[in-house]
Amino acid sequence: MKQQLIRLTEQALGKLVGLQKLTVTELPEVQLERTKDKKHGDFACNIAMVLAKAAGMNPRQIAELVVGALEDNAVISKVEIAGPGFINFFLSEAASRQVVIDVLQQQDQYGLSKVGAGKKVQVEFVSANPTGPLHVGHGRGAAYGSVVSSLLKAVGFDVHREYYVNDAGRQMDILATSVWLRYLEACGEQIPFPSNGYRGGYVQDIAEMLLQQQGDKLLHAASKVFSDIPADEPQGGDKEAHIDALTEKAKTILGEKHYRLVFDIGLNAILSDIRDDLAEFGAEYDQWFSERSLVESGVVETAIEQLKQANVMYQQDGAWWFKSTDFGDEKDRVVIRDNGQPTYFASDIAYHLNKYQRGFDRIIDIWGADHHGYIPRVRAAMDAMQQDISQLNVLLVQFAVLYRGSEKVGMSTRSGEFVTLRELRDEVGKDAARFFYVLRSADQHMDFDLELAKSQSNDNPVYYVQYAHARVCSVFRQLQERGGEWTPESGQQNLQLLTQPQEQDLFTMLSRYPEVLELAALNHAPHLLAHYLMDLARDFHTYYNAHHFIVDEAELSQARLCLVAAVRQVIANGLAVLGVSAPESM
RNA sequence: GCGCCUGUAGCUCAGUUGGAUAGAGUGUCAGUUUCCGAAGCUGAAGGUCACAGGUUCGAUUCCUGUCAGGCGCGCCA
Repeated sequence: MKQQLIRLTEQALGKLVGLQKLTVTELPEVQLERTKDKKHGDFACNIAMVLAKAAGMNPRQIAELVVGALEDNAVISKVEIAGPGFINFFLSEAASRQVVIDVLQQQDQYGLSKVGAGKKVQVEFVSANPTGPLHVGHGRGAAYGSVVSSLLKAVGFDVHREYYVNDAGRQMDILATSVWLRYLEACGEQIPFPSNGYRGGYVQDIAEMLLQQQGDKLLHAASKVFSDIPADEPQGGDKEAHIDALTEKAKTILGEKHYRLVFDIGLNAILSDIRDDLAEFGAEYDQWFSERSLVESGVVETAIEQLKQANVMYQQDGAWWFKSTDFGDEKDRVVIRDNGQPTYFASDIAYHLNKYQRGFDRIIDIWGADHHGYIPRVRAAMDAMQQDISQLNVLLVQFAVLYRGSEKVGMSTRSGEFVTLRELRDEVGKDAARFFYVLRSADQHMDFDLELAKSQSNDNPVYYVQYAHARVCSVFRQLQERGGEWTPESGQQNLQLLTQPQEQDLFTMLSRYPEVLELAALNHAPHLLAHYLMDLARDFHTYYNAHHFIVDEAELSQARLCLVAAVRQVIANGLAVLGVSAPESM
């Protein structure tokens, strides 16, 4: 509909330029927007004001010309010039009620578009280290990432969702060490548990599992393990040096094969927990990409070699540095440490290069806001390797600050004091949690009150939307109980009977859905869809309270049933994109 | 100190990429059910859009500065 009006306006402008009634060198893009106020019609166009300067005429004059040049058509019933020079379009009744027929015909396809057709886009999200269960902070990224993916899919993109598994690197070594130490404890050894180790109870569970599987095969005396280990922080030492030394000791005492055994049992236990957690939360993935596979297949090495050949690497203090300052970063970055170990950055360079090589038109990384300082160096590396960095899009999700009532809740994976995503789901349910997360724009700090989210109160807007859907279902159940029947064909032939203001409002609201979907997708802004659904639900509830749908006049009744069926369809479509269920009763 | 994000109703947040009289939920107050689900609906009150300049037909939106909050600034990930 919107596109149709834009085309009409463009035609009118073209005609005016052709007749030299309007003298401009270049025509700007015609912008049409929904009006806030019904008095201003359905759509407003500001083209006259935009052109005023270039054409050397006053806006209202231009508007007059444009309106005069509009071709006859069936969709516009009235055009007005208002304010400083707005052109206000009023849709014809036939055009505005057409949406009901469209929705009922297209069903779950209604609203989908093809703006992204033929383009491959990769979306990477969550990618939390498999060193512990997901917490509520990851939940926001999971909800956001999965909905952004669905939105892009809905507007035609070929979407590939991916989780980058950090199964290599120091943090994983620390996890493996923590598991082993807990295992030794379970075998009866007295262990001063390192302050920088992973202290969560799940580590003990994994250690227990290890003990059951392997017996005391991996048992070594604590005195042997802790000999020649530098002091931990509480004893006045350095906690990092302490844990690193313990890791080294674990590797030497256990040997590569047994160390890997400990490492893998931890990795697999936690990773499968994360997979289940995300699947139950409705965050689906097409691929789980292993960092270790990059390292072991030599891809990381190749990427670094490529940087060296591009002459953007240098050696200093025994380490290899990437000259990221040449590409806009604040300082140069270490890629290979003086001990020969590649940094996290090294595998990330390889991973991103790999993304490009897989031929995606757009690459979307969804990261927590605390990683924002990391963006310039990744872009720099891709730039240095002559990749098109405009294809790389990093979206930041701001932190959710947790509250319990009015009390702030601290979060740290290491200390083990955190609220897990699973706990949240158990208490609020998937639907409420997802909707709650996605209600705010991602770049907005979010106060997440656990008490509020956990309470099954009406404060949670998801119920409001779901209730609208259930209510329509209830109407059709009621119809059946009364022995009535819905005949869509007859209803669609009588839509002209829907003249109530609430009915007109719903026409407008329903026809906005495709626009909202596209806007939300292209702006990576799921909250626009969530807010739209609340607005649609509100308009429906208002209608419901003002009029009965099952009435004696058969034609009117059928027409109204068509309208509310269309409302139900659009709510279901929108909720499906958000990954929230649309219950038939609640 | 530098960089990124943010500042809108008592609280939590929207604001259609610069448009017309700045909106919703919640909370407060007042109404509403012989009638398809009251998890609903109707109305009232509530604002110096942090502050000061600038850009133009027009600024909550863009630019500059100030103030306030969050995050980042490792050979951690």
